[in-house]
Amino acid sequence: MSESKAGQPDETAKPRRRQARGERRIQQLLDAAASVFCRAGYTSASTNAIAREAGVSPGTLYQFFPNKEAIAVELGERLNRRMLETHGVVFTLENAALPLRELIDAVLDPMIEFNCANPAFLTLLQSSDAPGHFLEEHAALHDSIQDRIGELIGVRNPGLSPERRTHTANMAFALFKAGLGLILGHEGAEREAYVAELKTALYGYLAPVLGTEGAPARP
Amino acid sequence: MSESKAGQPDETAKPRRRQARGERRIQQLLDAAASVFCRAGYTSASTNAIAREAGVSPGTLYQFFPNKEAIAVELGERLNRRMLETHGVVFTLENAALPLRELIDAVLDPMIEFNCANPAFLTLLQSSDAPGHFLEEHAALHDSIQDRIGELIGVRNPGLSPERRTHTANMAFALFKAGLGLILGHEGAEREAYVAELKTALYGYLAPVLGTEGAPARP
DNA sequence: CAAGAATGCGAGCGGGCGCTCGTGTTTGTC
DNA sequence: GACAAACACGAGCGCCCGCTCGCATTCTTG
Repeated sequence: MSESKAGQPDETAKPRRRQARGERRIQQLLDAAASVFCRAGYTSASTNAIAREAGVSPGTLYQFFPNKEAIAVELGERLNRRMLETHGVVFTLENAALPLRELIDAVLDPMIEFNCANPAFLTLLQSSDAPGHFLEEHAALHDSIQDRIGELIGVRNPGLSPERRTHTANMAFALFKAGLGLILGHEGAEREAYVAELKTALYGYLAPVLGTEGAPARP
Repeated sequence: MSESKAGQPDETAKPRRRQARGERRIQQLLDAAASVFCRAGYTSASTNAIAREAGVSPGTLYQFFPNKEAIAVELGERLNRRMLETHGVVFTLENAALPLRELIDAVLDPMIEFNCANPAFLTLLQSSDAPGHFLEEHAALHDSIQDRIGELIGVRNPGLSPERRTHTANMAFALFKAGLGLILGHEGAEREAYVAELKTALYGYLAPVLGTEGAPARP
């Protein structure tokens, strides 16, 4: 059943065989899109500007994406996937047993690093202006992260009611995004200072709910 | 030697005499703008839509505002002024002497109430996409609030270095905006829950810096 | 090689945007 | 009432947007 040739995800009827050149173009276009979205926001970013930044013509852009929205969706999905692939391990359950301060370090440091390297991610997460359909994909992306946080909270404090857990996860994520905005808005020592402030804030918020100690598991 | 006629490039000259009807129209237009900005964000909001929502023609809108940007600026200024007039008292120094929990209640409750009644304010505060000039006015609005917070923090803990104070004020304000977004995104009991979560978060963040007690002098 | 698919181009389309302008109506002042 | 200023209208201008299309070029395959 499995094709011995290149993996063929037989989804809908889409007999489009991409060449290596095409994949490269897609990556160029997404990189350019990240840059332009970051600079102007989703609505103000123009597809012509994205194509220009990628060094291709508008027509070429539309060879690979059906419309502007699809660019943002694909960019968001790729960034999300890459973040989980690279740093998804921080959400594993063993981390839940760490003392709270170490848990926050373990989760935040990779996330902050990733977002500093990919500032477009936060831009997409915060883009409130958007055509309706993008908002749905956007919400899905949002929830996929929120679920990870809620899961971690649930393991850490199983006694929490589902509502409280949702509220806590939502608020923690919102606080994180807020701090991330400050962090990305500064550089060098200032940035480090805001990283420390954000950790302090999250510690202060989560300590009463999750406890400061780690799980009784001993090495 | 006053000018008899002929308005020249005199900056301070304001030869426009508004009638009561005009002031009413301006208010209608700003109300409509608040609604549209809130629904679509600054960039996606169209001046034609604002005029339509206000029940006037596009030409009438431009009788009172030179361009779209001026609408947002004026709206922001009016909201900011109104907030300070109505609730500015919460930043007075006597409040700084309250126990931290009461201080947070005293500051946050009126702010939350105001922002629930005027959700456009947060929209403007968060509007990242915008033409350059608007961003300057926007930053001024931002700073005017931030200064108030920094002042309060400074009175509460005079020993704080100016840098720390700035960082703390910035972070506290960012956390507040983040929580406010969640609050405005929910209603009824959910909203109340997020209000409580936000207060918890701010308390947890500020307690180590400002102390939980009311007495300002503390070894 | 030939042939077809994938890729690439860029002028230009339809449309909605911010905004204008000629004209008509209401209001304040004498 | 006479007159000017303020107010109101709405068709429409110029611009730029997202996006298309016809055609040229490059790759893959046999």
